[in-house]
Amino acid sequence: MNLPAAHKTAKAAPEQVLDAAAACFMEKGYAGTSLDDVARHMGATKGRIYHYFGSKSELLHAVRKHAMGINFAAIRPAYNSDLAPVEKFRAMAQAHAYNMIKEQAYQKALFGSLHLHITGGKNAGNDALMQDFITDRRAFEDMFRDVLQAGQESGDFDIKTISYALHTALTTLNSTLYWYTPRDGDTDKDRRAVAQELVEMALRALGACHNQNPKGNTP
Amino acid sequence: MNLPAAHKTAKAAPEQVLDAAAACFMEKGYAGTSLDDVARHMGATKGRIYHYFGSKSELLHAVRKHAMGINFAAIRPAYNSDLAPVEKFRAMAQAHAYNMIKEQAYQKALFGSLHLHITGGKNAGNDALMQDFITDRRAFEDMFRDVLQAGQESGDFDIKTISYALHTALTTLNSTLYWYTPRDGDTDKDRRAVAQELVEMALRALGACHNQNPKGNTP
DNA sequence: GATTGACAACATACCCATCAGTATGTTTCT
DNA sequence: AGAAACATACTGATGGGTATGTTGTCAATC
Repeated sequence: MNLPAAHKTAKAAPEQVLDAAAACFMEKGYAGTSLDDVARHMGATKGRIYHYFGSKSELLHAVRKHAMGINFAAIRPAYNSDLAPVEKFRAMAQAHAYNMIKEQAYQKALFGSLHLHITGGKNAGNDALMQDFITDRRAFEDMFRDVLQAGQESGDFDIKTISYALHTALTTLNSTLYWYTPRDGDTDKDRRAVAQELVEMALRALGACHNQNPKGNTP
Repeated sequence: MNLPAAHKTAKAAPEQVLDAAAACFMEKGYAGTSLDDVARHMGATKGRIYHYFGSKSELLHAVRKHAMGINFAAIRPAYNSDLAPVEKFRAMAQAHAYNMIKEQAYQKALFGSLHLHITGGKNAGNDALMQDFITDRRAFEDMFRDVLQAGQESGDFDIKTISYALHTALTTLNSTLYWYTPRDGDTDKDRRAVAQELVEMALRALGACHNQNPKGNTP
C-alpha cells in the first residue's frame, strides 16, 4: 500500500537494510558490528533499522534466512533433475560453488554465524531463531547427502564415511569464501571457471575417477 | 627468577591466561569476548591479564602466535624429511589434520581471526601485529605449496592451478574445525583415523590416484 | 481541489549496561 | 624492603534499545 510509486526505486527499503547488515557482518563479524555501523553503511540511522527489524539478533536471522534462500534456489533445479548421481552432484556443486563466489557478503555473514554456533554453544543471537536456522542448514546438507548416498550405493562414488565425505566436499566448495578476493575485472566466466576447478577436485576426492567431464556442463 | 617453586605447578601463569583466552575466543569470538570473560574463565580478574599482556589485541596476537607455533612444530619434521612429494605431503597432512582436531581451541581462535582479516580489511586488532601474523601464515602455507609444486613437476600430482589446489587441500584438512565435535570417549586412535580419511580425500583431490597407502604411516 | 487526519517511514535524543583500560591497593616471596 | 603477582575500584566511551519528534504520502471528507 505504500510502495514508493514508480519513481526510481533502486531497491526495497528492508532489503537495503539486509544488504548493509550483510556487508558489515562480513567485514567485522556480528559481535564486532554496531547497528550504527550498519546504519552508516547505508547513509541512515538506527531508526531505519528498528523500523523493520525488532532487534540485532533478529536482523542477523533475517540475513541468514536470505542467504539460505539463495542457496536453496541455486541447487534445487539440479537436485530435482533426474541426472545420475555423479552428474547430479556435479551440477549441484557447480551451482553452489559459483553461488559462494557471487554472494560473498551474505555467505560470509552466514558462515561467520554458523561457525560460532558450532563451536560455542548458546551464543550469537536468540536461541529459537538459531535453531530454526540450524534446521535449514541441515536440510541443505541433506540434499547433498542424498546424492552422495545414492552415488555410493550405485558404486559411482568411492566413499568411506559419508559424513566425512559430505563435509569435505562442501568445505571444498565453500572454500572460496576464505581465500578468493573478488577482483575488479573478474567476469562471470572467470568465476565459473574457478567453481569448476573446485568441483573437479571435490569429485576426485569422492572417488569419482571414472569420468572425463566433456568440458561444458550445465550451461 | 620467579618460578612458583616446585609446589604443584599445574601450568605457567601466562600460559593459563592464553588457554583461557583461546577457549573464550573460540566460544564467542574475539569481539564477543570481554576480558572479564577470560578472567572469569580462569577464576581470576582482569588484573591477572593486564599483568602479562598490554591489551586485548596483544592477547589475541599471543594466542595466534602460540597456535602458529604448534602448527609449525607439527608439520616441520615431515617437511624436513627426504620423502618423495606424495609421501611427504601425506605425512605433513596427517600431522596437520590431527593437530586441528587436538588443538581445537587455539585453532578455532586463530581461524576466527584469520577469517575476519581476509574478509574485512583493517580490523580485529593492531595492524602491525596482524601483519606479522599474516607473514607467519604465509610461511606455513608455503611449506605445503613447496611440496605441491615439487609433486606437480615430478608428475606425481595432477594439479591444474596450484593456488586453488593448495587452498582446497588445506581447507579439507582444517575442515574438522567446522564440524567435528570432540566426543568424551574419543581416543587418540579415533582422531588419527579421522585425520587419515581426510588426508586420503585430499590426496585424491590432488590427483595422486596411483598409490595405495600401506595402512600404516608415520608411526 | 483544498483540508484534514492518520499512518508509514524514518531521524534525534536519550538511557543504561557493558567493557577496555587505568590507578591504586594488598599479599607473598625473596 | 622491594618487587612480583595479582585483586579491587573506578572511568570514559561505546552500543543496544527506547521514547519521541518530524516529514511525506494517501484517502476520506468537505
